[in-house]
Amino acid sequence: MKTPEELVARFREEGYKVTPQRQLIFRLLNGNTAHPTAETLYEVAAEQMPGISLRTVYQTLSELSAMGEVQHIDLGSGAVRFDPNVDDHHHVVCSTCGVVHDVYVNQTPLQFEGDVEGFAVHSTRIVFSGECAQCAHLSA
Amino acid sequence: MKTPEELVARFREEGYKVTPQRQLIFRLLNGNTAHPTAETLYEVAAEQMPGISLRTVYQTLSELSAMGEVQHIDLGSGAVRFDPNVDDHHHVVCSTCGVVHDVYVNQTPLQFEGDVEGFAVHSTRIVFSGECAQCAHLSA
DNA sequence: TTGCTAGTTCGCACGACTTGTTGATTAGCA
DNA sequence: TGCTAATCAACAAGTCGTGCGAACTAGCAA
Ligand SMILES: [Mn+2]
Ligand SMILES: [Mn+2]
Ligand SMILES: [Zn+2]
Ligand SMILES: [Zn+2]
Repeated sequence: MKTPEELVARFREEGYKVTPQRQLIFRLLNGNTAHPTAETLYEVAAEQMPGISLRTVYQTLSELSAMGEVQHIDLGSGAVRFDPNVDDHHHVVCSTCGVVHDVYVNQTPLQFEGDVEGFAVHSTRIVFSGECAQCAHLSA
Repeated sequence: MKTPEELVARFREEGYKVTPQRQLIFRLLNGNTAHPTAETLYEVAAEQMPGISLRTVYQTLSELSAMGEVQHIDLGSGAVRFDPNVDDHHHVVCSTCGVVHDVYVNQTPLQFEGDVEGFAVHSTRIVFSGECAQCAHLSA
């Protein structure tokens, strides 16, 4: 994702108004590695801006997603998570606590075999599931 | 997944009753490579057994999943898909028509790097997205 | 064969998540 | 300053899946 300042410029260029709500969401996403849901982002936003609506958070995230500034990640466990890291990366997910971390896989593009003649791969998503160090500690 | 006959035996062994509904679902899943949703499986089931309920299809799929006889695959686009193929395999998905095919990746386990000290990987899921041969033909 | 009973089915309601709508109010920006 | 987009609140709707309770039935024992 671009920096909040760059996003402000981009939004203006594309005819979107730069509202305090949008700017707040830009800042909350900037450098955010928590892979938050719309709901959790809303909760943090509401602390700094009481009155901001969940609807607006969803709306702004959709806009950023459409612009390619954030990606949305569906891990199949409840709500979609949003990720300002749009580099080519993948995720590890702790099955116990749900924490999500970025990982980078370098033996790409992956080779595969199967009955898929002529299939053109555009993107590859890898999710590693398991147990994080903290949860391993607690259960020991 | 085991054969329908084997599943009948397993269900009896574990104290589950062998109902016509369950047997039908066993048969519909046997050798099924379509990666159906509960809904699509229900539609096919209802042709052969009018009156079967969607609730029962969900129920039986949950049981089979808990037994490890089917896996459920969340591609992040709508409903969960069910897969009687429980081998270690992955999937390609056509973004245009939604078709899902099995693929096998052999450079596993995958190496990755990131800030994930002590994370114990239990499973890896890979989804290749792109365009299938049929859809490429149609759009050409 | 009959009858019991625990397990099963079914239909409906509800829940979680996300988007749509409408109408009044606010506020960005040319 | 004025046009117009954006926000908000409130509510509805849509999708996917599950909780619940009444009615039913598979399996077993008498
Ligand atoms: Mn990420
Ligand atoms: Mn499969
Ligand atoms: Zn954990
Ligand atoms: Zn296709």
